[in-house]
Amino acid sequence: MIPGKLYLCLMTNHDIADHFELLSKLMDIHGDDSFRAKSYASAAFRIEKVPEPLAELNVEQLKALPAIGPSLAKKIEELNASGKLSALEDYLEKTPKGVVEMLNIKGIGPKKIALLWQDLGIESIGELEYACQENRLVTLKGFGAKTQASILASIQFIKANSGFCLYAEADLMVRQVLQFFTTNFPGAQYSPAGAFRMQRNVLDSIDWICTLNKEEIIAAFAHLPFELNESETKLGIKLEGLPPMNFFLAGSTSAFFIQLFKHSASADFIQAFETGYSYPENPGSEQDIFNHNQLAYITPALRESPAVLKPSAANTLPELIQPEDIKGIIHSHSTYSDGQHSLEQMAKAAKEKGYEYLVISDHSQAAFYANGLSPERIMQQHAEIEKLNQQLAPFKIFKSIEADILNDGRLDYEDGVLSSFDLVIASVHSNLKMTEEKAMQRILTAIQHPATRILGHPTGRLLLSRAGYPVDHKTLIDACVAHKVVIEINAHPRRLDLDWTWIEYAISQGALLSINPDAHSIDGMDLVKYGVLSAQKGGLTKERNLSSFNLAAMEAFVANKK
DNA sequence: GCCGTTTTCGGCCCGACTGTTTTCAGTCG
Repeated sequence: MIPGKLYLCLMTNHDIADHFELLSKLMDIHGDDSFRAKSYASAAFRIEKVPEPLAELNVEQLKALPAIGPSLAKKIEELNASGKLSALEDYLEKTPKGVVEMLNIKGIGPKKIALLWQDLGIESIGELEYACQENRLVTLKGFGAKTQASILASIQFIKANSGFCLYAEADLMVRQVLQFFTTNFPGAQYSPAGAFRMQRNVLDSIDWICTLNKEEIIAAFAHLPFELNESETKLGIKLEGLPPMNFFLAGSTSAFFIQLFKHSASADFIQAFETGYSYPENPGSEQDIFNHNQLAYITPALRESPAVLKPSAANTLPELIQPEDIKGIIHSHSTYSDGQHSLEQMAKAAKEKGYEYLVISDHSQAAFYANGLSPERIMQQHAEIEKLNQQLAPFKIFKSIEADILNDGRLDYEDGVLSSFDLVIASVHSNLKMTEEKAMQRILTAIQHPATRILGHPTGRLLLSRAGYPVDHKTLIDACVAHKVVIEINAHPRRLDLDWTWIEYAISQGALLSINPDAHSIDGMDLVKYGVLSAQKGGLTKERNLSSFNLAAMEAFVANKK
């Protein structure tokens, strides 16, 4: 059995909230009491904000929470005890799977899905796509040509991304499997390979190389429902909700390292390598393959383009940034806006984790959905920061804000308010549907604002979920360099924005980047790891990363207004 | 289903934007 089993662990608050959110939407699809549905939705919203795990609370404590009454408290208990919610199961029972899946389509919600299902008899995303192509949606009340086109575009996005998972999702599974192998097969050799080992942002398979036999591998998954896909050299295991895991079976140690090498690079890279270099007889490590060819070791993250072979041969590869090079948490939220933990909790946790400073950057006033800060509440927060800074010294909290970039490119406060911050992060959060011209004009205006020090998540993309607004990366990066604006590498595994493929260009133009977790909770700070892994692919070094600055350097950066 | 009293049932419900309408419902962050 896998220690810390993936599918039978206690429900997190997020899981619980997801169940109620889905229940609420299904009730709306079925046209049932909308106020009851609303109460499930609002409970889901509240549950997300509760810092302590609901699994540890009893019924009385649950009922004391806002939006949680006797009925919801009981349902939460049921979820914690059984992992299931019978009310939800009932709805799922009477709703076609494809109708539930339609909830993933951007631009339509429960009400429109209900119409599609009931009036047009559409019960799957495939049928819906066909109906759009046949121009059949425009006859429905509330639908028009634009809605139909946007549904079609969203379906195409979903289809292009189906079968992929985020790196962080794979990471959880990989760690559990590794732990199982370490405990049970200490003499064997095994390693993740492929897209995972190359630290790609999204993966369509999780590949392994191992000297284990098939039975030993299957033992790791014995307690889980999985589909098996066998061939002579490969064992495929498919778990629900994850892309297939492929275990490539290496017969010997030397075969293991050559296979590991071949499966941890792009096809282009391997082709170039095999053209110009060769494999040693019996490599005892992957390093031996490089040594044999007088090459410096190339970490798998960099084995995308064959071009990396050149600096490897010349021994001029960059010294890549490492997780421990992150000295401070930049870009974080507290309960002042939509964070889970208070300012004090966030600061103490950051200090405890060994960071030298915390840049707290709650949402600005336009982000009312996220409880954005009015100028009065900003003053309140600043007073609290000053008090905490005395208590926690030499640890330091920097006063910041994630200021919305408004529709016309202005920032979300008057200059007087903006000047009260140590630094301002400017981000786009609303009106994401823009032409490139509009998006660029908006962002360039914000970059030019004298208060803007960091450009947050430059494209607004959500991996596997929505494309970013269209930007001209070169122009955007050039403008950031010209106006001394730091470009964020948002470390959230669903963002990883700026994309790593643009890091090399940004560095070549003299840009400063910053790996920021966008932490909405204490645990959220740990997401910097994913930002580092992605940034390594772009060749980022700690010298070019703002969040690697120590406190003194960060203070100098803040004092030195642009 | 929750909440808060007009104490036992009636009201609940962020607000901008979009695409559909011709005054508004649905969706989203």
